[in-house]
Amino acid sequence: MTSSPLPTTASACGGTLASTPLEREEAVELARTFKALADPNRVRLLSLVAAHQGGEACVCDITGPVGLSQATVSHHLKVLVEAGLLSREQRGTWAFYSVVPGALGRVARLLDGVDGRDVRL
Amino acid sequence: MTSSPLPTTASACGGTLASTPLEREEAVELARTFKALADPNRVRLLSLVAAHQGGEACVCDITGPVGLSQATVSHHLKVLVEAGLLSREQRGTWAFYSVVPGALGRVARLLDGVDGRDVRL
DNA sequence: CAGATAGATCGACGGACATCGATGGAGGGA
DNA sequence: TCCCTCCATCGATGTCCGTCGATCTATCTG
Repeated sequence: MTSSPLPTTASACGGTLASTPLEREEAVELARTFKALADPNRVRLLSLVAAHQGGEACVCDITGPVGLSQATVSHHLKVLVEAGLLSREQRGTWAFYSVVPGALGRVARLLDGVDGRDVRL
Repeated sequence: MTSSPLPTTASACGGTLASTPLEREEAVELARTFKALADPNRVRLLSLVAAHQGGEACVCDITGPVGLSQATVSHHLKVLVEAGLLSREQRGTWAFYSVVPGALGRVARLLDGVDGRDVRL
């Protein structure tokens, strides 16, 4: 498998970063997700897709706004898909991308656990 | 300023990734935070500090468990501090690091906003 | 079938980054 | 004062990654 879904290990449950030190494998998976978000253009791409009409967008919709070549946009979208943050659906000549429901929320809950003791909610 | 605190732009408020496409500058700041978390060893380091006695740890406490040279650990901790995720306090010969309260929670809330429409809570 | 369009893949290049050993500097103890 | 510990910084090195132009593939249209 080339694509690695979101971390579902100790992360998905209640035990978060603060409770017990992460094992190497868990840290690798978590970092894989963060790495996908560690580029300004990818963050922007993600936000463009999320904010686009109907929650989905094809490459040609966002190549302009983001100001990158088509090849580069295609590359970034692939990275986001492989990280499990976007999903891709081919419809005719177009490839439509949309945000995977719950994917970012899962990461968010993990992060919240780290300083959850004083943040609460 | 060498250290960039956490993104407080459109992020801090209610407006999140999904509402309106992020501007270039916001995306850069957000990605800066994610970049700090985009390394397995840094994630592990963060979790080790968070889970350590009293919520703080000195370099010598975590160099062993993480299996890296002292120089590398020092480097990673610096990155986390500059990202506003850890804070550093010098006490005598030791440098104590602790997780900045609310820092990760802020990022978490941002992420939650993206697919908040169907994830809820 | 021919042409046009959408997008993925390839190959190359330059810059960023993780890692380490060695060095430096600041405290603390004898 | 001498030395030992803790840790930051430096310089070097190898690897990863963002970017682009060019190319290849598939689909739709006439």
